Amino acid sequence: MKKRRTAANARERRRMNSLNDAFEKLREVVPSLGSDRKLSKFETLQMAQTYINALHELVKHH
DNA sequence: TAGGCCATCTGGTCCT
DNA sequence: AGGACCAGATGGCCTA
Repeated sequence: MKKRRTAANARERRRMNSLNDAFEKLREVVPSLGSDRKLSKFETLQMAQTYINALHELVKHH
């Protein structure tokens, strides 16, 4: 049934939208040093990881 | 015009 | 059964 597929597509679209919202929030808290353009999804994850590591180091030696 | 990034559709598979 | 999650395919848009 095509109706079911269409509904499933809509759900998937909403699911992806919420995932992108999460990426957006992550971009807000992770410092994008310099770079004027917004980080790609991949870059965002990478930055988050290095940022967390940096903060961890900071706390560790204190 | 090629490469990167992305949104969407789709058909499996897993979970409730 | 039906929804959530996932990964592959495809096409659009933008920039070097």
